[in-house]
Amino acid sequence: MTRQEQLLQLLQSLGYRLTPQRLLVLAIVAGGDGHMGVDEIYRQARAAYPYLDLATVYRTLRLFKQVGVVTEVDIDHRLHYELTAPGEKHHHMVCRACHRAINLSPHYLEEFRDTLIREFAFEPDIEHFTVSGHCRYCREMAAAVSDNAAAAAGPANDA
Amino acid sequence: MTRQEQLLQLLQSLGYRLTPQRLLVLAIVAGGDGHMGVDEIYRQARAAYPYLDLATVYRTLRLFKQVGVVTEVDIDHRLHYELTAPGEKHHHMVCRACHRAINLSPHYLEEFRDTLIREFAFEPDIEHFTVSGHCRYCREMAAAVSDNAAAAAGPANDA
DNA sequence: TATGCAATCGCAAACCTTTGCAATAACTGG
DNA sequence: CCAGTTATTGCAAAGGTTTGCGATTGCATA
Repeated sequence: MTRQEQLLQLLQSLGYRLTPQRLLVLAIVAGGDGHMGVDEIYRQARAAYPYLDLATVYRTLRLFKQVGVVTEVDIDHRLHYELTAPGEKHHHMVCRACHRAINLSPHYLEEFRDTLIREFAFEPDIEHFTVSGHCRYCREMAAAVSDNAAAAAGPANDA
Repeated sequence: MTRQEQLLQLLQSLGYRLTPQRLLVLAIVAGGDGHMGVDEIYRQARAAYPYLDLATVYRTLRLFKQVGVVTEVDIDHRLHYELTAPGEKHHHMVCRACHRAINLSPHYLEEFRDTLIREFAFEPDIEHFTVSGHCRYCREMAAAVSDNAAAAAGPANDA
């Protein structure tokens, strides 16, 4: 049984219906390499099945996420999805400058999580966790260009 | 000189203009108690100055955030703002169930931040950091109701 | 295989936020 | 105090995502 078949069986066992739309979206996300934007998933899906509605794609992905089939990554306010690798769960560091996402092992969050639970009885949702910031390359680039300093300040805000 | 006057002077010193709209939005956020949703800020602002446009409110808040006058909190995909308390910066833990936000001292993130920098040369934006999860009260409530278990699963997904 | 019910779909409209643009108004220098 | 420059505004529209609703369809049962 392939991984996709496993996942379909999981959905069915939870009482969800196996519709052609769901099969299609799953196949596309599984076929993609890494996280895909909703627009790209939709484009590929539409190529195979032109009647498919965008709302259905969103609903399907939301369902998949809820069930754990995919992982949602928010990249610059756009939703992206990737197949959840069982036993290889990871979080993401998303660069505000280049918008690349870097994987982060859950290991790095465990301590933080434990602290929040212990100190505040707050249970963080670390299943789908994303930190934004600046990656190594963009930081280096910014440092290199820092001759042209004086930036980052002042009006002309309407772009 | 009041805190608001200080902030206005800060804006001016950075080259931004002191418009009635900005004065108004600042007064409202400063007058509010804790973080306020954009809709509430807009409603209050409109009561005082009916011509004000929602886009202006968004732009003004974005500017204030950029300058550090306010702190942005994303609560369930809606933007909220609160006056930045100087010397009392804090992050937020937002409960997915009741949508309340609990303050979190930066102290709890420093170690995590240091680790990311050291291990990945990734500099997280911890200025505006929010963790979502479940708060003490909602967890207790959930535990109490867990007799009616079997929840959390199955269809009827369209609500 | 035919039947019925509920889950799911497509469509259209709503929601929250951002953006382009021309008109307005805050500040600067004279 | 006036005129010029340009940041800022209001408006309208777009963008990404969610939702209400009636029509469809997957699936369980007979």
